[in-house]
Amino acid sequence: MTIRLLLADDQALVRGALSALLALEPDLEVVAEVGAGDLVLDAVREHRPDVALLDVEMPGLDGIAAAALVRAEFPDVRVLIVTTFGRPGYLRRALQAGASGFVVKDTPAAELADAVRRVHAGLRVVDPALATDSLIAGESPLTGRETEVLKAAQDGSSVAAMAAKLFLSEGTVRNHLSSAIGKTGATNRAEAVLIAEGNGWL
Amino acid sequence: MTIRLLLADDQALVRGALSALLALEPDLEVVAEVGAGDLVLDAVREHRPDVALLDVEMPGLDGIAAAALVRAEFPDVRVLIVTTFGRPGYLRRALQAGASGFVVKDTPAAELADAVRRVHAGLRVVDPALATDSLIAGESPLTGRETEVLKAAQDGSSVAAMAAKLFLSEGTVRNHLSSAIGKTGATNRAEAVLIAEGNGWL
DNA sequence: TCCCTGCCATGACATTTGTCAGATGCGAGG
DNA sequence: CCTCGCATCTGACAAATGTCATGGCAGGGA
Repeated sequence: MTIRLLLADDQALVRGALSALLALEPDLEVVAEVGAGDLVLDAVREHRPDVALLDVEMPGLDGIAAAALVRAEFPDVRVLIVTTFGRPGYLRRALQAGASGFVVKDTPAAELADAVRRVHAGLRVVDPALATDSLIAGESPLTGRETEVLKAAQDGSSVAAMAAKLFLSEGTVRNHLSSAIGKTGATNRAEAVLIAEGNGWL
Repeated sequence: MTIRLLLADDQALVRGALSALLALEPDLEVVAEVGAGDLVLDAVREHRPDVALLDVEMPGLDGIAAAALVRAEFPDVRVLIVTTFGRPGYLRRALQAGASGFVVKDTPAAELADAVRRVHAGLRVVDPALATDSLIAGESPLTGRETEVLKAAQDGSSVAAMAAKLFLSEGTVRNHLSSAIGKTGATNRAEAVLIAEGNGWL
């Protein structure tokens, strides 16, 4: 019995290449390919795959959010998250969203098919090195507002701009920012953003 | 006659997948795969490919620098740059380094093989949309020092830290920074870094 | 109920950042 | 030779940023 696959990745070239790679395996069949997170759920409804391979970094809806939606509506569809960045927070959030596996893009190509089979068999597939990182980094220490403010700071906005966007006073924005800087161990806003990004807290 | 290919990409999964994709074409043969820019030249020496597919974002030596080395030693080896980011500066630098083609990773998978064939035939392959962007964005307006200072600012360093790293006075660093902010049309350091990155000027 | 935490806000303060004017030295090009 | 652009520095100033103390308000336990 062949395993039916859904592929989601925003980069068409990578998507097509992965499709070619997996098509080499006689027991795997790619039944759908999409290039945006918003399209994942519809594609699952239409093609009913056994396993969904979702990239985290996608326009619209990211792979983790898409995974949550898929699992909510189709609990029997397994989700395998594939991502460029092995960020601890990604792994944690992916598992919370109901993903069965988590693979970074620098694992050997030969292992991907196996990962798909294991996930399909009901096992969990997690990069061991990443799992320990995830334990060390832990959950995000940031409160909701701190996270929002840091996100708003990602594009280099001034305090005034962030305050306007979030409907907060400038003082409040500065307080959340200061608090986030303290929690991340950074010494300024830009560093705090980088650290939070690296841990997958944003 | 088959076209012999070298593949360079730091993400093993993508590398393997591209290999599988290209292996589907009867006239193409992947003769070498490497995962770092430093290894490209050695692999070319050993396997003498007709075309080298190089990713820009790689550890050690980036794809553009590797392209220049390859072209210097083997002028008959064609280089096709493949990259995630369609940054205008990348294209410009790639062509200056002697690359014959430039493909972003969200072009359809079916076109890659054609791009390889065109490059092998001595033609240039360039994404038209990107080419116009490249013309508009133009060369980097930043001087050498301004570029260095912006690079140093990428990690959120303070002026003092940058001054220490570059052996400059703090005032000088602030001046270069101010100048770079002006040239990029930004209003602060973080924004200037983002704009310069987006244009491939760093 | 009381207490704690998170969220919002204010005002004051020191530090950092961005800007500007002015000055020197160097190399390339007319 | 003179000029221009680049790099370097200094000093001064205004604006933005980060920190702190303090207070109010809401919701969720103990």
